Amino acid sequence: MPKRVDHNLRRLQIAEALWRIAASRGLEEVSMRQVAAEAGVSTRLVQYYFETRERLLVEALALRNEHDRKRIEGRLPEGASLRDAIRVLLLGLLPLDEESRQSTLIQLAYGVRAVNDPLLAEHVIRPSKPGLDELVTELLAGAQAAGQLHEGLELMREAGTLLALSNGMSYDVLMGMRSADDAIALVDYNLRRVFLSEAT
Amino acid sequence: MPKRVDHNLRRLQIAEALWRIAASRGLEEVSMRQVAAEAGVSTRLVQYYFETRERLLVEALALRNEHDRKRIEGRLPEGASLRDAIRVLLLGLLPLDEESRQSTLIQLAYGVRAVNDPLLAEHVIRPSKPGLDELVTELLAGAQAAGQLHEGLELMREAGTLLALSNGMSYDVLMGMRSADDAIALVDYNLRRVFLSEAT
DNA sequence: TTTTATGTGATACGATCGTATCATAAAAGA
DNA sequence: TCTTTTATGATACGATCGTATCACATAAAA
Repeated sequence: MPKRVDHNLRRLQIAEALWRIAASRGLEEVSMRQVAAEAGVSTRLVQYYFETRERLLVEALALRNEHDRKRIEGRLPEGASLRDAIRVLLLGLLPLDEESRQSTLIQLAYGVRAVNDPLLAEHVIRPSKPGLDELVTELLAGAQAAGQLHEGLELMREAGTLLALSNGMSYDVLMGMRSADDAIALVDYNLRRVFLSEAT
Repeated sequence: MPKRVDHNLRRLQIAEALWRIAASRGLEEVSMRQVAAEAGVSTRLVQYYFETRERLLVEALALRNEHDRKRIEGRLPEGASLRDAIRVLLLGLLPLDEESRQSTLIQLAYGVRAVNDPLLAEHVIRPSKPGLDELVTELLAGAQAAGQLHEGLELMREAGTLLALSNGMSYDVLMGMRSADDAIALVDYNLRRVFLSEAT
């Protein structure tokens, strides 16, 4: 048969164009034509690889979620302490560099839309909520068993607090209402509040 | 002269129509025609009271901010303790009923757009940041002076934590990832963490 | 080399958008 | 009563949108 092109690569190129537009101009500027122009291809090609605009939006998000998952997983150092693992995880939620800023922005833009769009909600909520709460709670339980925590803590609620704190600061950092250093300092303040000592 | 109509009332009616659309279908569905239809007036009328779509968006937000400010101010009971004042303030940030849910949704939708729209940013950031951090910090300082707090707290950081916590949970509650009761319980858990005893 | 499935371009259609224009209804001041 | 200013309706224009259609180039399979 014919030309033999890597479809997955082409789809990724187009999805990346969408990400750039969504992050820099907002989801409402994401049209078939704009995405095509940003990707440097014809509009027909975007139609070819993603039949409809709705599918384009959903599948570009799915690709971004996969992209983010790999990025965060790659961050966790091998022999990290429980405390450092939690810290890396929390800081991973903050828009501290250009790429994570883009991720936060995309996630937020889709999130707002998903509130009244059940189809999108499935793709937004599922990967973001997969059990971060449970994961952090388990990490805290491990630290508690090792005697690294202050006494009298309710681990599930501490986990919820830490995660909601990061999410809340994400928005502030994104809007320029809080500096990145400030956000990191506040994460560390709360880790100090939970863990017994700074040392590993 | 002629018909003599209350312009401010008309503008509010149209703005309210915009709020309903923005909260139920998203800001990208806010068009001059849709707002006019929702308000039950002609498109021309929307043009008459808000010259352009951009002005409509900005001024409807300003009206909503004013609306929210009154609502929150009306909530604080007269002889409330410092702890209750902070609690009311924090819970006021959460989408616990239909009206505050609408406010959160509107604020978030505008916020996302404001990230890449400096004109909007001025109207989104200014009223939301006016010094909530400072206000909560001062309330905490008052409580500390009255001997109501645990020792070793950094008040500014505790204030930042409490506010970011509420903001972070707002998103979760909005998306149905966390129940309202759960969010309230987490606020109270953190208040217990900071204040010495439950009693006033 | 011929065929044929795959990939790409050009273009067209109907809908909706923001905005502008023109006309008119209504009521306060003369 | 007549004029004049305010408020509202009807409608039109150009742009952009999502999507569909038609044509054609290309390279593997025959």
